[in-house]
Amino acid sequence: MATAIKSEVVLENAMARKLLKALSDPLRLQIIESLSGGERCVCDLINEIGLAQSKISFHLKVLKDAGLIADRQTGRWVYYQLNIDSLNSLQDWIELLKESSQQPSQACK
Amino acid sequence: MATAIKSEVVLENAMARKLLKALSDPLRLQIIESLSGGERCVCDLINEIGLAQSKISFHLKVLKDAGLIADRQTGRWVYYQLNIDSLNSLQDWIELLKESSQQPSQACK
DNA sequence: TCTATACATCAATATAAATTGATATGAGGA
DNA sequence: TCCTCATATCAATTTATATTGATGTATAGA
Repeated sequence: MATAIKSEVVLENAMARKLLKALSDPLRLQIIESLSGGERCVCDLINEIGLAQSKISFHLKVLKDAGLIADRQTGRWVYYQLNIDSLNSLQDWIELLKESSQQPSQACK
Repeated sequence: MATAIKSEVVLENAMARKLLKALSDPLRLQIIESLSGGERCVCDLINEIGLAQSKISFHLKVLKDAGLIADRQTGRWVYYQLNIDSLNSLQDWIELLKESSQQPSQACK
């Protein structure tokens, strides 16, 4: 039904908005790319990326709040990993865009 | 070969960076979503979104510079449409992330 | 050639987001 | 309990980005 589909699309968009915002920072992308090599603790990320701890921590929080990564604590260490579901959502959103953009163009007035 | 693959990945990342940055603004997303219904002239976008013309124009430029949309002038009107290739690139980038993130986690020290 | 329309651009300002350096929290080990 | 280490958080500042209102440019029609 039209309304159901519409509200689903709106939900997808809201999610895409959140994810894309979180992915819009170069340092956060570095973190994401680093985590794409597998789960890592914060200390490793700091060494790998070579930037201030508070900076990394700040951006990890942004990514976590957006649902792009998940954390897990073991003793003193906190491990982060990519949340594949969020990546799937983003792909789905792009797929929807592609599908609906095949419409014929409308002349302007 | 390893270096070849690596440099390809770096290129993909640079492109993803640009696209994601451009997609990080809610108004730009509205434009993208509107264009996903098919090609539109600026005047229609202005009516549809209901915001100042200079604002729309500014964001259209950002999207165009990122390669997400393409324009075409006909008389006094400028038509914009989604660039599907850029959407494909973004999907590919996400796909790569997903593939490489299946590695086992490494213990921290 | 004059006027209106569609769109782009610009300078000034406002808003939002990132960085910095310091401090806080909480887990383990001595 | 005290100390150290790993991480998070916070206030102040800096930097980046978006908005506003005005002006510029090009096209088309009278």
